[in-house]
Amino acid sequence: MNKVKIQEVLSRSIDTIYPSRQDLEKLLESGKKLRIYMGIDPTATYVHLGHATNYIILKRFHELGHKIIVVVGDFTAMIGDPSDKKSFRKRLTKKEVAENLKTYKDQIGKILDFSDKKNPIEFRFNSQWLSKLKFEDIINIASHFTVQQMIERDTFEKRIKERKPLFVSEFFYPLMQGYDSVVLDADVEVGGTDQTFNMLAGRSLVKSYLDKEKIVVSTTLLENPLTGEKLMSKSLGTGIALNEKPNEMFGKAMSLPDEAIIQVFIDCTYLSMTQIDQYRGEMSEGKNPRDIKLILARKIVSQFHGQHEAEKAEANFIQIFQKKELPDEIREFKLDGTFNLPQLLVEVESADSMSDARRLIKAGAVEVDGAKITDVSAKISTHKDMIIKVGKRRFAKIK
RNA sequence: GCUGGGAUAGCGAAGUGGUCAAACGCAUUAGACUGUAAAUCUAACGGCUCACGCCUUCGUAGGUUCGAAUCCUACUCCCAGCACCA
Repeated sequence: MNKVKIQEVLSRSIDTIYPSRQDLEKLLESGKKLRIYMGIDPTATYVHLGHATNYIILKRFHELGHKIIVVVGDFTAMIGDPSDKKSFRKRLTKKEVAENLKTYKDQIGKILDFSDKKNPIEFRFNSQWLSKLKFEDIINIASHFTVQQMIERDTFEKRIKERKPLFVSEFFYPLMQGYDSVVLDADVEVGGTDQTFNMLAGRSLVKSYLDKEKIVVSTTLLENPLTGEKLMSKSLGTGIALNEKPNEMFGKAMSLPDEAIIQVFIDCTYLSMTQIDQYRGEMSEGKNPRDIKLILARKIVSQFHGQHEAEKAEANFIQIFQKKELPDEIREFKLDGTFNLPQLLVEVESADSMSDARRLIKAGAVEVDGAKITDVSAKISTHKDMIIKVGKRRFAKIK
């Protein structure tokens, strides 16, 4: 029974397991209650679908009865990462961390079960132990690593080659994070492939301080299998946030590239691999990817908003984009009189500015009561229940 | 402390006296097509104007010039190398 579940966890979204998959398998099958943890950055309140992968893995471990610990990197956040030039090295206050954590929990709570009283998910703040270390402790920790090991890290190597600055303090990040593992007495750490170096540093420290093998599970980052581009990138503006409204979430899921459908199924849903493979088969046999993507979108929305909302969002999507009908809920504006069309678009918040409005009209994006208007100088007299449509997604109604 | 380099629209990045509201890429928006908010193609992408055009933007503040993102001065911030230190 558990064996099946164990295979399920190990079968997806995992890039590499150190030292080996067999070791983790053995440990999981031993029946021992493991201490499994993951670190998070409290400066970011935005959690997207790409992050969900790791939480789903944690959830699966949790369901197997293991102890799940989330380490909030508040100490790290207080110091600031010098490699991130954009970060102001602004110290987050306790209060700010607490606030961030709350929004964070709200989002993650859709995946991890924080209400489990028997085996509660624990939150720990690493400032608790890191700020208490004495200098000699730090030297002691540092003595487990050589400079050669440090500069082998690819991002460090790259910067040395490019003659970009590499701060000594950056060497301490893996040490600090690694020390977390020791304090937590961790058996397993989960994190994205970008965290591999830090996680492995923890592995060394655990071996030396606790004389045990901490297993490191590095998880795949969600990317477009065709282009290798990150699917969920805040800077590219392509992320789907976990607290997105149902309709938005559904639409954004539908705008995922077709090539990524299977990948997202694997990494972000609970669907069985058998089922996912079946979809993969259907698509390669020529089934319309859109229909599979509809299933995916519904799954995702229902994971975060429930079955009912998901169905509503799907109906809404089909209604608007397939049947090209009006949505059930349209923003209403109380307006009376005659307006220049661009002005009207601005009034109903369907255009950012007059210039923007004119552009949209010229592009043929504007419909009033179902009739396309391309004349920028058109005068429109409003009446009750007038429908103003801009593009495919912006609707407004006159009250 | 010294010496160089840099700061450009949401992001990245061209532009070194007029033809610059500023190339290009990403993101965004619209149109066509469709299988969809996919892909592809086309276009737009500071503001005001029906429009000719006008106004505000290239780190900040001044200046030179008929004319400045481009030249000069000061300032702020960032980066690199060197020196100092042992």
